[in-house]
Amino acid sequence: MAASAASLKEKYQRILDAAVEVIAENGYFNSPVSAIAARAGVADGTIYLYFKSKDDVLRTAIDASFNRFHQQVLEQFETITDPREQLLYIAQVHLDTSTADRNMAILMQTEVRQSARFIAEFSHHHLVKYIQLVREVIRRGQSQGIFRKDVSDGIVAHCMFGAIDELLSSAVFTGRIYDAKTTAAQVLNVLLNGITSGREHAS
Amino acid sequence: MAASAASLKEKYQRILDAAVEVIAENGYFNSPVSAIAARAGVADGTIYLYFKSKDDVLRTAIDASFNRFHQQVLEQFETITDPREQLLYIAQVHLDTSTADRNMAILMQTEVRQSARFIAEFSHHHLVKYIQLVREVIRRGQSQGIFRKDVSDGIVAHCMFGAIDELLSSAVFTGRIYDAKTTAAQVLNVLLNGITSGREHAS
Amino acid sequence: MAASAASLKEKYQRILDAAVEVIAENGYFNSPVSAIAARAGVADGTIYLYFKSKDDVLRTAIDASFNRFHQQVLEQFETITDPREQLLYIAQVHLDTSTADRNMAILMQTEVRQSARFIAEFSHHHLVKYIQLVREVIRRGQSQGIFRKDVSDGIVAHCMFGAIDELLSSAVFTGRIYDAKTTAAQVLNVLLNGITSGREHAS
Amino acid sequence: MAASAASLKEKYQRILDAAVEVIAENGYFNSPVSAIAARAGVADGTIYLYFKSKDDVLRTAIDASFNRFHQQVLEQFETITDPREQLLYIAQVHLDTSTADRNMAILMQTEVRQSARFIAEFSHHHLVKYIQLVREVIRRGQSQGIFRKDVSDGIVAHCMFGAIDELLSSAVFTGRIYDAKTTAAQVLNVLLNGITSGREHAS
DNA sequence: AATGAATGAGTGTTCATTCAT
DNA sequence: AATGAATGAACACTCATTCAT
Repeated sequence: MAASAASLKEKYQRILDAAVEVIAENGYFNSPVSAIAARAGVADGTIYLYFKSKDDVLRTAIDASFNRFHQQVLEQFETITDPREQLLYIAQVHLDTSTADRNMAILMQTEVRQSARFIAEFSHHHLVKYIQLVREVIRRGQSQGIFRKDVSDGIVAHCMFGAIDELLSSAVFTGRIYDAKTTAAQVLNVLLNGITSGREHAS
Repeated sequence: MAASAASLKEKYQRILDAAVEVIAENGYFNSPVSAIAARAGVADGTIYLYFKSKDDVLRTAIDASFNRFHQQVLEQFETITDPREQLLYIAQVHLDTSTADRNMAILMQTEVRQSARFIAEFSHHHLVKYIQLVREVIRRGQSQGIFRKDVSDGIVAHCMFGAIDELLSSAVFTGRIYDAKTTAAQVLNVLLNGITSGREHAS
Repeated sequence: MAASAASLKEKYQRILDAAVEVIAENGYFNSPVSAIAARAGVADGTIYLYFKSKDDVLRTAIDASFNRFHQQVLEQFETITDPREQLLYIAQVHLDTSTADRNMAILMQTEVRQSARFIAEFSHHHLVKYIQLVREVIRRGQSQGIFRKDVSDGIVAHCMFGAIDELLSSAVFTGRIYDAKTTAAQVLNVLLNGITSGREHAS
Repeated sequence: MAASAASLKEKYQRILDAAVEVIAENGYFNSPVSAIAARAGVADGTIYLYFKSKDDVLRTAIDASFNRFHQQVLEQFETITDPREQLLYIAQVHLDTSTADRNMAILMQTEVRQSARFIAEFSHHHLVKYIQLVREVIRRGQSQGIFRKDVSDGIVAHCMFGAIDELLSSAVFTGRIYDAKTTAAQVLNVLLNGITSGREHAS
C-alpha cells in the first residue's frame, strides 16, 4: 500500500518531469502529448488521469517551480533583513534555481514568454509577484535612506529581473556555465552602486 | 512593367506586414498561413512564391526589423562619440523602435523566445550582435577611464539589454504606454551611476 | 449469505437501471461505461463482472423490458378473448408500460432504432414477436367474421404498432403527457372502424 | 470551366452520397469521417472544404431529402384537391421516395431517431412539418363533411405517419420489396374507412 | 505570376476493457 | 467479489504545402 501510494505520487511527478524535459527540448507546440507520455513511460491516456489537459501539465509544472522559488525567498527573509542583502539573495536564488533545474529554466525562457496566451497570461502573475517582492525591498531601502529616492522602484525592479533573466537566457542558449553566487554579486554590484544613496548621477 | 515590379515589391512587403500583424495577435502556432494570406490580400499559394515556408516569412520579418535597428545605431555613432551618450542612444532607439512598431515588439517578446528552435536560435544571432555593440561601447568607456574597469563588459551589456527588454515586455503585456526618452534616461541613470568610475561599491 | 446473494441480485439490477437512466439521458454513444458505473454506485470494472460488454447491458435491459410486456399481454389473454378487446388491451399496455418507465420508452424510441446494428437487429426480434401477436388476433377476428377479410393482417398489424409507436415517440420528444387509456381508445376507434366487417371502403 | 464547376458540384454531391451510404451501413457513430471520405474518393480534409463538420454533412443530406419530399407534395396539391386523394398521394410519395433512395430511408429509420440529440431535434422539425401537412388535409376533410369530426386530426395524422413509417422500417430491416402504390392503397383503405363520416364506431 | 482546391499527416482527447491488488 | 488505475486504439478536425489551371 505504501508502494502503491508512492507509485501514484511517482507517476504524477514523472509526467511533470517528462513534460518539462520534452517541452524544454522541442517547445510546447512541438511536443505531442504522446511524446511526453513516452518519456514518462506511461500510456497517452494516463496523462489525463493526472491532468485535465496538456496545458494543465505545463501550468502545474511552472506553478510548482515558481512557488518553490517564492517560498524559499520568503523563508530566508526572516533572517536576512538588510535590503541590499535581500536583493542579493533574490538574485542568487533566481540564478541557483535555474542552474539546478536547467530544463525548467529553458522552459521559462521560452514557453513562458510565448504567445500561447493561456501560458503567457498565467505566468505573468508569477512575474508580477516577483516584481512586487523586489519593489517592496527597494521601497524599504529608500525609506531607510539606503537607496536613492529619485529612482522609480518599479523601474529598478524590472531592471533587476530583466538583467538576471537575460543573463540566464544567454547562458541557457549558449550552454555556458556560470557561478550563481559570483554572477549575482556582479549584477548587484552594478545595480546597488547605481541606486545607493549619496551617489546621484549629475546628468 | 514598372507597375508590375512595384506590385511585386508591394506584395512581398504586404505579406511580411500581414505576418507580423497576425502573429502578434495570435502567436505563431495559432496563425495559419491562410490567415496571413487573407490579411495580405493574396491567395494562400502566393505566399510560397515569395517565401520558402511559413518559418521563412517570420525569419525575414525579424531580420529586417533588427537590421533597421542596427543600421540606425551605426549611422548615429558617427556623430555621437561619448560612450555614455552612445549607450543612451541605443536604449532610446531600442525603446523607440518598439513603440513605433508595436506588433513587431510583441512578436519579439513572444515568438522570438519560443522554443520553436528554428526561430530562437536564429534570432539569437541578432541578440549577439546587439550585445557586442554594447560591449564595445563599454570597453571604449573603460579604456577612456569613464567606466569602472572592475566590472565585466559582458555582464553589463546583458544587464542593459535585459533591463530594457524587460521593461518593454512588461509594457507589452500590460498594454502600458511609456515615453521612450524618459524611460531610457531612467534606466541609464541607474546603470551609468553603477558603472561610472570613481564610485566603486565597497562590498 | 442471503444478504450476499441479495446484494448480488441488487447490484445486477442497479446496473441495468443505471444504464437505462443514463442512456435515456445522453444516448448510447454519449454514455461512457464509467457514467453508468457511477450512477449505479459501483466501480467501472464491476460492470464486467455482470455483463460481457457495454452492449450486453443495453441488450439485457431491452430484453427484460420487452419480456415483461409480452408476459403481461399473454397472461391477460386468458381472460380477454374478444379480438377487438385484445387489440385494445395491447395498445393500452404498450402505452402504459412506456408511461410507467419513461426512460425505457425514450431509450426504445432512440437507441433501439439506431444503426448500431447489434442493437437494431437484435431488437427487431422483439418487434417481430409483437407484430405476430397482433396478426394472430386479427386473423382470429377475421375468421370469426368480426374483421374484414380483404385487408392484410400483416399490414394492419404494422399500422397498429406504427401508429402507437409514433404517438409515443411524439410524446417522448415533445415531453407531452398523455392518458394511456384515452389515447389507446382513440387509435383503436379509428383502426377498428377501418377494419370492422361490413364497412368496406368502396374505393 | 464548365468542367470545373461541374466537378465542384460533383464533389459536394459525392460526399453527401457517400455519407448517406456509409452511415446507412454502419450508423453515424460507427462511420469515421475517413470512411466517408474514402467512399467519396476524396481526402479526409476535403470534406471540411464543403461542410462545417461531420454533423453538417448528415444534416444537409437529411434536409435535402425531406425538402424534395415536401416540395413534391406541395406541387401536386395544386392539381389534387380531394382530401382523400391528397392523403393517398402523401403516402405514395412517402413510400416512393424511400424506395428510390433506399440508403436515405435506412438512415431516416435509424439515425434520425437516434439520441444524437443534435440530429434528433433537428429532424424533429421535418416530422412536425409532415404532421402539419396531414392535419390540414384532415381538417379540410372534416369541414367538408367527408371525415368524421369526432376524431382528433393530430392523432390521425400521427397514426398515418406512424403506420407508413413502420411499414417502411419493417421493409428496410427485412429487405422486403414492396409496391409503393399498392401498399399506400392498403393503408389508406383502412385509415379512410376508419375516419370516413357516417361510420362512427359505437364503442 | 497568381490562384485556391486538394491533400494527408499530425494531434489532443475519450473511453471500452483489462488486470493487479 | 470488487476495485479503479492503466491502457492504447480510435477519431474529428487543422493546416502547411503542392500543383493544375
